[in-house]
Amino acid sequence: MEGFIRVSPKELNLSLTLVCGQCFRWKRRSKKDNVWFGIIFNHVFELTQNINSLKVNHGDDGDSVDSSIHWKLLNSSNNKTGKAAKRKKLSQDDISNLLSDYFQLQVPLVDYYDKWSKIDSNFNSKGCQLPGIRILRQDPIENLFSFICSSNNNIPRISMMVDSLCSTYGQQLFDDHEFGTIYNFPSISRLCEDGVESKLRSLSFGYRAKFIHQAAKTIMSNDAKNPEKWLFNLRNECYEKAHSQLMSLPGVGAKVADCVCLMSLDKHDAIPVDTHVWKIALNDYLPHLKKNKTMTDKSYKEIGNFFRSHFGPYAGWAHSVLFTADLAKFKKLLE
DNA sequence: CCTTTACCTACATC
DNA sequence: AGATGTAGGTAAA
Repeated sequence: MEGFIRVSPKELNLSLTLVCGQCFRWKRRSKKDNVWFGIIFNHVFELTQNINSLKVNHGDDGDSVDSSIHWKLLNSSNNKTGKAAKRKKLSQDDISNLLSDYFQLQVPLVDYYDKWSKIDSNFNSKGCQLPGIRILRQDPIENLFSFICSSNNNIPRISMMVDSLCSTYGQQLFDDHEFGTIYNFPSISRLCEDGVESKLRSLSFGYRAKFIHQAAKTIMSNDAKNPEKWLFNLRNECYEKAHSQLMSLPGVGAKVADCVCLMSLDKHDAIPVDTHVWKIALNDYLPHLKKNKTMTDKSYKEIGNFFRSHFGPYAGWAHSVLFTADLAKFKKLLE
């Protein structure tokens, strides 16, 4: 099954959104084209944003045929058991809604870019060159465990680790001619199994192996009947509650908790302060923090509060544009 | 409250 | 070549 979703490249730049470090399992088909291969919950997709729509400035021509993203659903996701097997087959509208939800298309990004550019010349210069960066609404389970892997780590290695989590403990979804067998993200219950830590250590997860296993067991202890539900339910709690609950998990500090709040729990003003954001804050916004030798709990909170008061309720989205501009692979583009 | 240190590994750099 | 530093941090002292 395939179809289109109508969205202008300024509202959603697919490539920038998928490679800016918020997710780790989207892959490009080849370097030439602009076809992306990835998984949204249990659905395997190919997504293509028309190259012309990125190169040509259509102005206010919102009806251009180029202003769309082509999607192709590669698996029928009917290999389930029990209730799920009886679920009605997905229609084109269902897929449109799924993608709309994943890309949070209800958020008027261009309006926000305009607003942020007006109040902040630093954002203005970077935002012009990095349009269409959206925060995805990810699966909280995958989001959480991916970012437990992210500590003191680099993006290529994090991607490898997430892939190996899926192929070791996930369920088979699809056989791809290029990427081979594709698995979904493991359930909490599988990550609780005996031997997970040593298995992950043998897969070169290092000290994160223990965090993953322990975090899964802690989540399981919160609600053994439906461990995933506990995490999803944080979407209904306020930011402070969700953040503190996440921080009760081993391997989850303030930064990882903010990543999960922002990227899968609908907390649009959560600000993950990592080394990049720390540097940005010192250089461009809060120079008095330069007196600190390292980031403290207090300065962490000060930076988050500053971004929230400066950019407003979608501060986390603004922050991700500035963060992306600071990533090494985008620096060249901005010089 | 702030600072330091150990923790795993792959890869870049000197 | 082998040491050193770094990559989206966390927890413990």
